[in-house]
Amino acid sequence: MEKETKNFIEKIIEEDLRTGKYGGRVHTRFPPEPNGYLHIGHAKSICLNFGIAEKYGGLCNLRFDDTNPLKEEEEYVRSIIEDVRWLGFDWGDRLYYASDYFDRLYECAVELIKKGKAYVDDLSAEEIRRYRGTLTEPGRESPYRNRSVEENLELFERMRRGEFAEGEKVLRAKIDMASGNINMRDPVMYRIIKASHHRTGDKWCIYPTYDFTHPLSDSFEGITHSLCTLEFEDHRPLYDWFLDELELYHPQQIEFARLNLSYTVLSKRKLTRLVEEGHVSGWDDPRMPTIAGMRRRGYTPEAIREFCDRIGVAKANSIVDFELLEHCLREDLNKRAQRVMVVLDPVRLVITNYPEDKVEYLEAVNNPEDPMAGTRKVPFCRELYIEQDDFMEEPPRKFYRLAPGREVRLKHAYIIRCEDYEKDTETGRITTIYCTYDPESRSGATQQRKVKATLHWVSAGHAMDVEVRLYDRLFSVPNPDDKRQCPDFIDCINPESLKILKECKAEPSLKGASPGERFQFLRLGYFCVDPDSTEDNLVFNRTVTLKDTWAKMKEKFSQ
RNA sequence: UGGGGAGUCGUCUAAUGGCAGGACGGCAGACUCUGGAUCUGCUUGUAGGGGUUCGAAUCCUCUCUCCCCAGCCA
Repeated sequence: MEKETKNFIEKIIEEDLRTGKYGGRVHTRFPPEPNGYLHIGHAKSICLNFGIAEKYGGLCNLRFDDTNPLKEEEEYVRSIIEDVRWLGFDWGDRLYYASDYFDRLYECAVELIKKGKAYVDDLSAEEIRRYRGTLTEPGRESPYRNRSVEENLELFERMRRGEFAEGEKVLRAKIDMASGNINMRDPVMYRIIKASHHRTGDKWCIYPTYDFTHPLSDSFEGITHSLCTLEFEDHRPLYDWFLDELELYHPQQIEFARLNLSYTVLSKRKLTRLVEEGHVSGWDDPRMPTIAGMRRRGYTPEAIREFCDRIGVAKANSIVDFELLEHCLREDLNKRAQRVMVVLDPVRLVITNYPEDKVEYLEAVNNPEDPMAGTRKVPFCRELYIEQDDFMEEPPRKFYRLAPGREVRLKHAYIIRCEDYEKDTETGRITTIYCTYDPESRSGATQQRKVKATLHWVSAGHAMDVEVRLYDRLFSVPNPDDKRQCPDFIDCINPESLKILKECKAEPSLKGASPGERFQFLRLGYFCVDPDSTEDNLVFNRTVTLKDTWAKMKEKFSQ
């Protein structure tokens, strides 16, 4: 049993539980804006919020932060619900929308006006910006700042009724134009947007901003711990201010560092650009770090959750090695994926002493890690395919596979010996390898000789042609966000992030595999059936390679 | 030259006054009908300078570096 270590948020919660701060309740929420697809960074937040609720016997709400009709779409709501559910979390009947609170929010705004804590400003966006001051100089008060409560009430009501044009007026909180914290320099609470909203339609033409909406939504829902990312640290005084001024139930905002992953980007803006400029095939392109992309690639929810567990939660910015993600993936897939044999880059191999028309059905273990997975029969005959990579005319030291005069085992079958080979004189490519087999060496036979290597293979007469898409990391540098390395991150896209292989040779048991099914292609990696598959053209996505010490050695030799 | 945060092995993260630990990566070995899996071992770290203390990653102090904020985005 590993010693449990608590992150700083859990420590705060346990302290609150101990002191009875929220009456022993723990209630969190995951509050996405429906303006894009969820990615692995969101998964961290989802696992944190739902995980903490579960750990402390509390609840976690799913709430759409939909206060900006210009950017939000139903399509994103749909995908977010699907993705959170796929990750394995349940919000019961607590699916909420900030737009559900528009009426109450409006009432709260009116109350602040009545208290003299909010005012309607006629300054233009540009003027407001200039009045705001800079990071080092204080701002100036708007000439409209001291309107009477009555006038503010009337103007705000007229804003709601649509009597003003977009940008003509805003409602602002009256706080402190000289504050060192720019968020406190009379932040905008309501702006006029004459667009129809995906849920409220044309009921409203004024929409509350995030800063005003978020604390109140948390409060309305009885959230205890409102977990968000570091960039909102500066907003916490404002979060507190609204709740205090309105004398509402007051949740506690706690900030943590968002996830960064090496060799990828996780900003919505950049992901959107990848999709819109066609650098990837869509939000669910298997190279995308989106949940939808990872799902299509063959990731499991379990692997993603394990990853989120292991990266921890802290307040320091960091970039997690993608190797940790791959480790979690392999660890999970190793336990569950059925093994099959597929030859990606085939070369013909003839067993000269094997009868011309004989076929044997050899028993193959489906998953050595899982005895319950059973066995299957794999056809074996005189003519087979093996990988081009598994044969070398002049093998270097440490190459254990097939070469002239060498012996290897064919997995689940016999030991063979290479007697001869043919090659295309023009391309230098090996066309046929001739071997003899040892009939006494069949798998499972009692007396076994040892050979250095075991190869996967497919019977030529029974093989099924399939398409395989080999995916690699989307970017060729560890940190595509680094402007010094990538002035434009698009230029750091890995040109070899996708390689499509047609006419790969698969063992016949794969026939009828359906989209989403995951397999280990023996010695190669984990693959999953892509939805692009048709009856006669199965398409596999490479989820992740197996760890490959030989590939690593080759790389070192070549350096 | 305002305000808010953060600095611990290559990476992520524990240890809050008492032996700097774990995971990933890397390296070496064992085992293996997957060069997979598994197992074993090894390596490397408290940003810097002062101070308090028997004892400091932890407390005090000065310095350095990095991140966030000037949307009517979230």
